[in-house]
Amino acid sequence: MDDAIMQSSSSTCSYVDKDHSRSILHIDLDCFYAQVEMVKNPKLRSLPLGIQQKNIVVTSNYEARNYGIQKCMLVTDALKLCPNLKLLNGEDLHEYRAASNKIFELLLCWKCPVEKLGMDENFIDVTKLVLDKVKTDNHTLVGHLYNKPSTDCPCGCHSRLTVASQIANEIREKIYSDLGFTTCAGVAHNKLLAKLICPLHKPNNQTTIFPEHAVEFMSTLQSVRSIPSIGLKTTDTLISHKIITVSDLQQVSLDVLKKIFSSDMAVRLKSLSLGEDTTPVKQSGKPQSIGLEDSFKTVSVKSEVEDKFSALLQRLLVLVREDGRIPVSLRVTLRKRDAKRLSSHRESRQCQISPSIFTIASGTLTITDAGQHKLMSIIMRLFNKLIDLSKPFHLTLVGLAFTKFQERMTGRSSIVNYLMNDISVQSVLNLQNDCDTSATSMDYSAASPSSSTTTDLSDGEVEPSPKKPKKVTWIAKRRCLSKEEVASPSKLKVSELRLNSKELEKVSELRLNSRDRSLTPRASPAKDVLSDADTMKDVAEGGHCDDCPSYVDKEVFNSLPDEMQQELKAMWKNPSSSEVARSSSRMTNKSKPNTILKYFVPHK
DNA sequence: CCGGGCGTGT
DNA sequence: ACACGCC
Repeated sequence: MDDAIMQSSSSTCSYVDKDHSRSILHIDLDCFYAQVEMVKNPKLRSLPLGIQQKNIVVTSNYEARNYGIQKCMLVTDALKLCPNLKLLNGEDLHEYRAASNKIFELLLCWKCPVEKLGMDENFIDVTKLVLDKVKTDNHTLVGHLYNKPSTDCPCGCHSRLTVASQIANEIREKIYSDLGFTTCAGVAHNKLLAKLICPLHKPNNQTTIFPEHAVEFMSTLQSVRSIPSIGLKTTDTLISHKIITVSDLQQVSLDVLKKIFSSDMAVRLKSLSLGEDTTPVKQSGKPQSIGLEDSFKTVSVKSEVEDKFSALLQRLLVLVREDGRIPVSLRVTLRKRDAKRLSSHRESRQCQISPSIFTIASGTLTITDAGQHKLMSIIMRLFNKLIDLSKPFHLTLVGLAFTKFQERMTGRSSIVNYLMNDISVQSVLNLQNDCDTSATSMDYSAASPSSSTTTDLSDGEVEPSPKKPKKVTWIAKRRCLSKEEVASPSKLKVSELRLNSKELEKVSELRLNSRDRSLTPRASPAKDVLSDADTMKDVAEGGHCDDCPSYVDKEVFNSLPDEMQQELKAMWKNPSSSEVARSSSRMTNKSKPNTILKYFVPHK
């Protein structure tokens, strides 16, 4: 019976009002920073322990919590409550991040989508795993159940969530046996309930909730603020309309909410209040940005600002190096001291940076001293955009972040996508993606295929194409390789180079037309490019015309299939939002920045 | 003296 | 370029 219901294309249970088909776990590390320290040094386990950042105790172990020490308590207040509190500085996040990544990687072993939320929480969608096990396992729930079921839900969700609770337990035991961390887990049919039910039995335990208890459970939450995604502002707005508790929100009519919020927001709020949430568990991958910031009392002189940025940059480059991707965009953030606004009003400026600032040597991202100087000059130029140096200034925070990365794109649905992946597309667009024509290019030529390579394109698994795979000859000059590829050239996926014969024809045609033009990688025509004087000059010279960039052969462009034309246009118009920028379905659904094109326009 | 760091939506 | 939200 379960199967028949599950097979319905809408995946909605026929017998009940809502869809209970998924099984979602929320797994939360107990007092994460403190646990990392205690695993590292077990002697700390018996002591009240607090982790300090600046003047704040950001978390503490349960020993310390017995003294009433809370999250984000001031150090002075915490010491009043517990003079013997052992304090460790937790400002260096390296080890926490490493532990967090180990946990994430362990979760991937279950072959289910895992979404990381901060360093100490993960969602995992075990729906498929449950469907495999639900037939065979004896259905004994592990851990706590929020409320006993009155009648069995006809869609079978009770059995599934019971099996999910077994999987949650299995995962938690594995995290403990392999890494030594205790966790809490929430088991539910959606993310909202899994997260909210998770902390019901803390620490080191798990709780399951069945869909039929969702509304009642939600109504036990005191403030609307306790619903994830309802933050300070939304709470203020709701309270100003006398909607204070989740129960209030459940009872207020959708029409009333729509007068306060956008229609979408109103519907979402109402659903959340009833414990409904259809958002998927999105597979997490590499972060969208890597940044650091430093806050302080006051900085008012330029040289000090420079020192702050320089120090931040040094630390940031370590992180970027660990990440392995080449940054192509840099953002400078600062906070001005402001008597009026107590809290952080940040301002920021960002710009594209040339990937050639970085180099990849023997598989490792590196940067020369000259490159670092170049970055510092870019940083200070962005700083100048934010601060008028002829007037006094008082800063309380500076931050640096790399916000876009040049990445191997592995999308599968788009023709442009795989064109983008290999050198031939660079030719199609009269572009040459070699990261740098000068000193840094040799690392790639060593690892990339030789100038003429015959590649077998048989790959049934990557794309279920109705067409028979065929052999294709492609011409590679240079190709920018990801860290992994440089380390292991054999990993170069032929699947990314697929072209059918018709497409190949066009590519060849375009390549021929482009042959007589001398091409040099250059900064983008985008107005926010700011790299150095040379690239700035070229920015003015390059540029788009109405429909497509001037460096594209119009005639050939027009002869391309409509679909492809549309895609290319969309991409030129808005590189970060086009289909091209999307990664494969396995990874995050969110669009990923695609900036390669922006860097390479014809050299005059 | 409200930390530090990330993602999303407009 | 934000404002806003989460841990």
